[in-house]
Amino acid sequence: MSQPLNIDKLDLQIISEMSTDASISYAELGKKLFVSGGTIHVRIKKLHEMGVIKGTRLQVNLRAIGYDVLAFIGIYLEKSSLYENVAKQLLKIPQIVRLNYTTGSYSMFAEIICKDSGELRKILQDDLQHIKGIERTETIISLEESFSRPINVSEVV
Amino acid sequence: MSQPLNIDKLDLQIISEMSTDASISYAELGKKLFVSGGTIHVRIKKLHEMGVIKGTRLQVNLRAIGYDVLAFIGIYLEKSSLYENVAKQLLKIPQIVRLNYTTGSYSMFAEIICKDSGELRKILQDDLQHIKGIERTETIISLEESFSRPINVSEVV
DNA sequence: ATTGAAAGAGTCTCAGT
DNA sequence: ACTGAGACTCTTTCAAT
Repeated sequence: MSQPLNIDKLDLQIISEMSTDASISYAELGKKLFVSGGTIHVRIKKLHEMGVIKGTRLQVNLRAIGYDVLAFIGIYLEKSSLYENVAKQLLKIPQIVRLNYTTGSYSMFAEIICKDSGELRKILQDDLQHIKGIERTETIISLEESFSRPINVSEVV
Repeated sequence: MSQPLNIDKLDLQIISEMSTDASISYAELGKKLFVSGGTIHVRIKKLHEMGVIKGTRLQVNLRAIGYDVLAFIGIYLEKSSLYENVAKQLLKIPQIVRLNYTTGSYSMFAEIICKDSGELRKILQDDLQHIKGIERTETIISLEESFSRPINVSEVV
């Protein structure tokens, strides 16, 4: 596999380092990668402009702020062509944090974060049942997250 | 639902703002929330120490760095008690970026990011087949990510 | 494309409230 | 617990290479 864009080893090293900790300073990152802080700055600016880097997100302990339930919802559609409209409806439910159009066991696959199981049940029964195009859903509840990590990009070089 | 810890409205507002953009400055965030930058600083430090905030992660356009395939793998275990060992084995596969212990259609649920479908096939055939305790797997390939966003925390207040 | 230095902006601490 | 000010560090720009 070749990189489709002008991304070199240094870019990937920057992405790799910041994937696990985006708050590292340019100065420190430069020291780590044996270039100046100015170079790091230029590269990150370029990667932003190219759309390779989309931004930074806070990693939050969801349980600590009262969100106890993480679940996945496999969605079967009546017709694949209803995908766009169903996606639009699911976007309106703030607890649904991620949606993929999939092939395999399901037509669509969603991730949902709720305060408790009651909230999840309410969304499954009240909201999802009324979305035109959804045939049926299967709910997969996470009892424990074993791990969650960024892709290890270093080997690409 | 009550917050189990000492987290007030300001804390949640900070988390909410930084969930979508963790790179906002304390000064700007303070202006937005009508407190001083120093207060923002103290709060974020507290949230870190409490383990509410776990860190920041770069959001990367995976296709741009040569990762074309995102898939989910539903895993059926021979016995639930094999969970710990299977998790340990899956952790060794760098392309698997997330693993949950689940109830519902599967015993475990993984997320995997590969450079191409060949790499995915190789992992499914060579690596997963040889892990003791896995009965069978079901692969769900993402054709498109409709959306991915942080949980909307503001309403918790 | 990278560097080093200067200017500007932000962080972090702390005394005062 | 919050503020504002001072010391310090980091970002950002730019002339030179």
